Amino acid sequence: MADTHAERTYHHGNLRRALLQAAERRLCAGGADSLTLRDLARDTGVSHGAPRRHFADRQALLDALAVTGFERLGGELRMAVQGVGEGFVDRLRAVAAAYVHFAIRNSALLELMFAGKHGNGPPVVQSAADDGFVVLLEVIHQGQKVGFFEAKDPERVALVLFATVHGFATLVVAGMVPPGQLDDLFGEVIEQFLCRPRPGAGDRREVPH
Amino acid sequence: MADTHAERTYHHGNLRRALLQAAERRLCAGGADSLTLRDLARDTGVSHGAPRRHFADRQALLDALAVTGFERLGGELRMAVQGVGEGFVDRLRAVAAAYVHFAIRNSALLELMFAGKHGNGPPVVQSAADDGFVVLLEVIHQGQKVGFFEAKDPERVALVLFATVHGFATLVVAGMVPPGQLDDLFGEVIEQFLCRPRPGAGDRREVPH
DNA sequence: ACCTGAACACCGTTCAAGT
DNA sequence: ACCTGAACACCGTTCAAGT
Repeated sequence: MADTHAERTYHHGNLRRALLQAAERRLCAGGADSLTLRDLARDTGVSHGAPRRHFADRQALLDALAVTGFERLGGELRMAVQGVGEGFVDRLRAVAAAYVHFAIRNSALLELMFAGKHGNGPPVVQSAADDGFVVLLEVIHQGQKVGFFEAKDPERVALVLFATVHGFATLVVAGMVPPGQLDDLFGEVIEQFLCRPRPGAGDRREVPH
Repeated sequence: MADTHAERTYHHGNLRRALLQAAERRLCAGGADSLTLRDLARDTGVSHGAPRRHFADRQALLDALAVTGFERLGGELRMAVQGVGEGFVDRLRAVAAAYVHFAIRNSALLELMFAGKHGNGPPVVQSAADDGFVVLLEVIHQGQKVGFFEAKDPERVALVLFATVHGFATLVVAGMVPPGQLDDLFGEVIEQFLCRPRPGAGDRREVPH
């Protein structure tokens, strides 16, 4: 919107995009620490001073990477919701699974997205994050409309749910929760959020699978 | 136990501890990225090659830092439990608050502790992490003995609780959840884990404080 | 056993100069 | 408007040499 970084083809032909793509490859391969501007310049076949025209410094490139990360996460969450029925529990389970799935692949990127570091991140990243979580909020909104939660304060419930899902994503990436148990655990989570005896339902979900 | 790094006083007098202390200061001040071996050498008044005798490389120092972090976290959690009554809900609330409190101060250290990076961290760090979370597990064990949870699978409940608390810690550090709302939110969490109508109790916890 | 100091390769950032 | 290439300060790591 602000810039006209469009599709010019000068010496290299939109170097910016090429740099970001190379950066993501390096990020997946070796983590954020091993990501070097000079490497990216070599990967894209330009001199080491060239990236400066597109990113003020290394941190600016990492921020841009975080922005694209939130965009992709948002897209995957939306896909997950669309790929399942209209039932709230199914949707909830789908977004949670998609969230953790994104975290497992792209773990270094997720770390970058939530780095926040000192100044709590530039507004561009914040805005991208908000957009990325829209789907999650939509699902929770549906849940409250359907009357799934005790509707006291839906905002609070949403935050708790968000924290839980994100917490699992973090712990799985850190190797402290085996991914195989996740379906089980999300079942537990949903049971807790459900919190309705529903006397006629008998035992819902005694042993999963 | 393995080494005899005890309290020798050579040229500097246990440089290792001094390096770790300087490292923590730098960590709080500017994050892990700005932590430099050469800076630490300057801070402690030794040559830049000296740290090599105590830490194989920069990552080894960061790992040692993570270990001390888990030790301190464990200590603070234990303190928090001891500083409150024997009631389970009080204890649960206390450890959760202490956990997030530790995360807010020491945010850079927490990031280090859960970095895991690629190889999922050396076993020394893993072991320290286990020790640090012992208190959390003890509290949850108490909860299941008291019959607080539906005791189906206490391990699962414990993991969910852990993920939720850790998730909040992460989100607060990332600036996505205002710390002021935490007491509120933990109330919500405990309500959900409680999951017992208890008809005679009236409205428990309408407005906190 | 522990530390020094020179050396090496590498990095981020800057900036005059080219096209 | 975009890129090059030399320059500068800094870093992690290595290693012979000192005490």
